[in-house]
Amino acid sequence: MSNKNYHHGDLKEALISSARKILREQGADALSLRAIASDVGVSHMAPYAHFKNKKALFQSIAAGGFRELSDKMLLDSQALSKAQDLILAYGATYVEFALDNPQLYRLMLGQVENTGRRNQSASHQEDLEISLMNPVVSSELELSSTRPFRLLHDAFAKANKQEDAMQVKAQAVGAWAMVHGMAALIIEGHFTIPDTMSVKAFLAMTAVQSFR
Amino acid sequence: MSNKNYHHGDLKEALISSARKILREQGADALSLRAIASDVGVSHMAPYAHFKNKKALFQSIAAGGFRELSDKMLLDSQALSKAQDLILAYGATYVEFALDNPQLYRLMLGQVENTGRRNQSASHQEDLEISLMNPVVSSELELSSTRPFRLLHDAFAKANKQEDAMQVKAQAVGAWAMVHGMAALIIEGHFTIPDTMSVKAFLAMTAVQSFR
DNA sequence: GGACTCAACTTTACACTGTATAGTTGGTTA
DNA sequence: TAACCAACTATACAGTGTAAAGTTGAGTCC
Repeated sequence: MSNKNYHHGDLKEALISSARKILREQGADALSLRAIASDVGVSHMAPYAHFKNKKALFQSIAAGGFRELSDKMLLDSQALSKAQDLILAYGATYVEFALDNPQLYRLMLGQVENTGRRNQSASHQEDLEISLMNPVVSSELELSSTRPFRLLHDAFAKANKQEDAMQVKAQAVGAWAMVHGMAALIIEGHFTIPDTMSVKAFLAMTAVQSFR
Repeated sequence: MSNKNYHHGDLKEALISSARKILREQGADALSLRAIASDVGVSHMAPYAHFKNKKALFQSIAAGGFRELSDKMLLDSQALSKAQDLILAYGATYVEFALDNPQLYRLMLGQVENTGRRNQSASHQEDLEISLMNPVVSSELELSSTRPFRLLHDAFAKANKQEDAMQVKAQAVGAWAMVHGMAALIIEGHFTIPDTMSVKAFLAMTAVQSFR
């Protein structure tokens, strides 16, 4: 196993890791396929042995990000038992992760393709289901990108057992929209959290019953 | 005023209009400076007479988008007097605009630069203000991009007059995060609104009291 | 051990991007 | 008429993603 010559050994992971380094240190504009390859020390065509194209590499990066995020959500809430505490902890961890890795988070959310407005997959008219994800997406990303939502969903299911599935799903979707919107607006520079306030406190303050 | 020869007449507006057409019909990937110039019928360097660079053009497009969005929010809520109705109508119009112009909306939100996590401008420790926008941005975009928020803010101020300014601001920020998150997650393909449900109904259903 | 295979790489080439620099045009003003 | 100058064009260049073809070297079969 010559780790230094023609065959790299674990180029795939090296590329992803290098990409995240560049993303963190130089931003998304500097994240070119050639820059990544050069950073790893291979030719600019080497990545194509492991990824179909640039988008495929980026989707792998995104998938890793979603896995990390949901792992962190689980970890930060280990000690909590009450469903309400769980929900708020999940939300805070979600926003903190996004703010700690703004470039990565922006990339993550941009990799699931689909600008269709309506639910076209389920065609029968009576369907009131909120459908998650579109089916036309790499399954690795599909699987991992729904994990944060599923955690929120389970917490809401635990919080109110009497309500029907649709209601629970609606609450989880609302919570996801809330934390994503918060993270995205801060990352994009539209407002900031006061220095003296924790993300959790800010979330608890702003996320009260916005609409009726 | 020769409108066909060397001098175009109103190239600046023509470029923005053409850019929006390309954005709508071919998506963000096809939106290059050269494609825009070619579509208008000028050389690929002509835009530089009216915009400092690509980013400046995109910021103008974004500013126009925010103006349109807030105009539509005002228009759609003209007949409403109750503050609660106003808030929900604003929210629905916001999401509908984003879903009707997904590529434009994505571009709009990506033009305000700043990935700083914390409020660095206001440095005294006691400041609990939620600061909007960072000062390092083209003033045209800065002005127009805060208009939708200001409408929401005024509606919340009207809704509960007794509460302090901080509380009102927090509610408005929460509402903005909610509608942006909703719009963004749908545009990025993470879930869909059921065919049979209006945006307003979906918003009312999902946006109830997510965190406490 | 020598020939074969094949995934993992490199080399070369191409169309396309944003933008710097320099030149051209033609309406406005002195 | 001459000079000016904002608005354009022409040319050039470095950087991008990726297609196509060639090279390497570890593993497999006789």
